[in-house]
Amino acid sequence: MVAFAGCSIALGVSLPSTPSPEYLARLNPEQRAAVETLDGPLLVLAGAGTGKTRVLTTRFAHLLMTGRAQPHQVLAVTFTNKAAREMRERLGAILNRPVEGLWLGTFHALAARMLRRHAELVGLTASFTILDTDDQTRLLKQVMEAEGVDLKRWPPNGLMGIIQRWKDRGLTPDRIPVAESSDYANNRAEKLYAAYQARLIALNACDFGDLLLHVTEILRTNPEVLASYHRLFRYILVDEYQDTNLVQYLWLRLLAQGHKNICCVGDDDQSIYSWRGAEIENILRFERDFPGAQVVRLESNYRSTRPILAAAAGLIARNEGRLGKTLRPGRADASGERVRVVSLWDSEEEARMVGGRIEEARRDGVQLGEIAVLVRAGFQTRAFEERLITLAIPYRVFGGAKFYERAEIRDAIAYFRAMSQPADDLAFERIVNTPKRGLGDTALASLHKLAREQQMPLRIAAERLCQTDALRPRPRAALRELLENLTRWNAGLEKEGHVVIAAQVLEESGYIEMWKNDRSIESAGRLDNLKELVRAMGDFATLGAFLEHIALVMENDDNAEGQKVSIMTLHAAKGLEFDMVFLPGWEEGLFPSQRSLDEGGAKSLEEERRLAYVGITRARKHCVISHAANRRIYGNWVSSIPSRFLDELPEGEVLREGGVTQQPRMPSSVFSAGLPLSSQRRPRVIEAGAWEVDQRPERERAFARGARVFHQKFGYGRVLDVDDDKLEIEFEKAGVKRVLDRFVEPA
DNA sequence: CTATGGAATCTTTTT
DNA sequence: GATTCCATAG
Repeated sequence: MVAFAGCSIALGVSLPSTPSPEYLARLNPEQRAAVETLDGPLLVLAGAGTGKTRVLTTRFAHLLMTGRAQPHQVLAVTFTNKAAREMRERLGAILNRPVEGLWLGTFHALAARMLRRHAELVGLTASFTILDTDDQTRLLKQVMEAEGVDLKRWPPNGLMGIIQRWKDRGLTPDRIPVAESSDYANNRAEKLYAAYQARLIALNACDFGDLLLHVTEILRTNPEVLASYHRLFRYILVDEYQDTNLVQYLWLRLLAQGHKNICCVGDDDQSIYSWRGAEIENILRFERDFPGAQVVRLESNYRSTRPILAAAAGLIARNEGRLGKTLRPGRADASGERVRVVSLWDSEEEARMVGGRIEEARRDGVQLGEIAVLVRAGFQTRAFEERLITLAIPYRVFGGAKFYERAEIRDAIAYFRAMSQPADDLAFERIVNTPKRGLGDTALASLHKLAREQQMPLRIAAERLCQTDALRPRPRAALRELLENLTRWNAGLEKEGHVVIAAQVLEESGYIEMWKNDRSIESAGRLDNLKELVRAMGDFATLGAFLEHIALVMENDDNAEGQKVSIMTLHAAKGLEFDMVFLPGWEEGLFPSQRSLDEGGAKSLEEERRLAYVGITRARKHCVISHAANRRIYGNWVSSIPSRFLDELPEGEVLREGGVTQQPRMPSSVFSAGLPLSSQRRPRVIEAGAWEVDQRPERERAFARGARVFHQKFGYGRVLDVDDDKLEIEFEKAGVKRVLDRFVEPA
């Protein structure tokens, strides 16, 4: 079997018996129990800030150090790439060397890796393509059109949601229970699902949900494959177990049947992704699912002050369906100020309040990187952005448009996919007439017709079509040239390397030329993005590795340089922590969200409450919750009452400021409160109260062409053109953009 | 085929 | 209020 002692010698560390090694000595007793309970199923209930990641990584290291397993015999699953990376790094730090050959990654990345090994068992080849959401929707739309569904009445996104939820639950088209068949499109959902799946196989492609679905299907129908993984994985580690969906659970359970050494770490109180298919029941049911399971609770919180913990605990105690656990302050300095609840007249006053307090905190020496504004919904960020811009406070909004979602990047990738994957119709379709080659509706229609009749990929059909005279000479020549190029580029991959070919593709296809000729303001930025894309490809050994990366690791590679206030949604904030946290918009309808309540009732209310709990527990020292009586939503003013969650906070732990009946008041209190001169440089009429008619400030500061300006987000630039209050500016870093003049200041 | 305008939509989004 | 998609005209 395995050379137990050999492993630890190979790692260059002596066997830990007594005295216990340093990495264990740093743990508290409960953490230590979680690390040292190695045999059988184990659930670690890790409250917010109780050292979950440390436990997980130490446990992994401990398995290796004690010789219980070789690195490749441990399956370690996370939800995010970030979490996987962190675990890998910290593991390396404990072991004092980089670790290779691990089965450590996200559910999706690990499933993809397994699926590539057994792709043919579900009708795919090892080089299948992973589609992003955009491709998915387009494909589904095509399927629906082919089936004659009225897309007006039945939006594709609705069906996409239904299919995804089926996939989340491990339901292949033939497994949908009769009672489940949705009445979508006159009971055709099931049929459309089957057609969609068939198309995916024909394209040699997978959507995200398929990765887990296919692999689970393979494991459940191929005992010999399952057995091979049982032999391989002696131990299984799972992070964020409360967020697993049913198919992920099934996958884990199949794999754990072998050695039964499965350790799941999670917190039922932080389950906030039910709308994505996560089933909190998975964690609540753990002890029944895995007989003989042990449970360890981590309840010592090392992050937050006592009042913050007490406020969070009081709130979450209102939930019914929970395993129950109480966070204890673990810090020595566990006193601290009470949580503040601030009542305001409207959303703009709320933004001013937050901005003012951030300035105050900055003066008191708080680092901006230690401050966060956490909102329920994306549209709320705007008000804070605008406020921070006028106050000249650097900030960063998380979760904006992603690099790989931009049109030019997706086009470029489509070229690479079309080149290397002849069956990838979606990619081929995307680039066949981009840039314009004169292949219009008529040409594409005959192409589609042939492909459908002959059951062949578009690219092959195109080859055939070129040999006939079905097309007029001009489109035929254009199509032929494209096909020859694709073949030629692909042939050059081996010899030239993918980076050279990539540059060649973009140049020779005329794609670069297309943007050079584009006179819109973004074109310069797009060309830069393409350059960056080609550069980034150099970090990967092969084109395939690169494509896998962008499909599974859609990361925002924005540089986190400098101290900046973080603005993000509550969902995005899970797992993070800050000294000072603002939680604005606690109003009925917004938080808890009305839509969520409408859809999910009491269960959803509990999830919203967990979201509130997540928000409060992000704070280390200061937590400021606020609500406004009036709020601007999508252009119109809406009045609302304070969130019920505010009433649920334990009275003794909070400090309430301002009354709900508060009248609109002049901003003097905020404005003269000793703000730094920089923020007062340009007083704006809008300060006088936003419920009045919009009074645009007179053009006291019209920018002239050629003027040098500064923008909070884009940095320094030069004004190219002026159109009323809109400026066209060439930024040194960000390229040419159109911005409103109130967002820039003279440099 | 492209350009323009009107209408529809707007919670959260680890992969 | 702002963006994005689709239909219609040119």
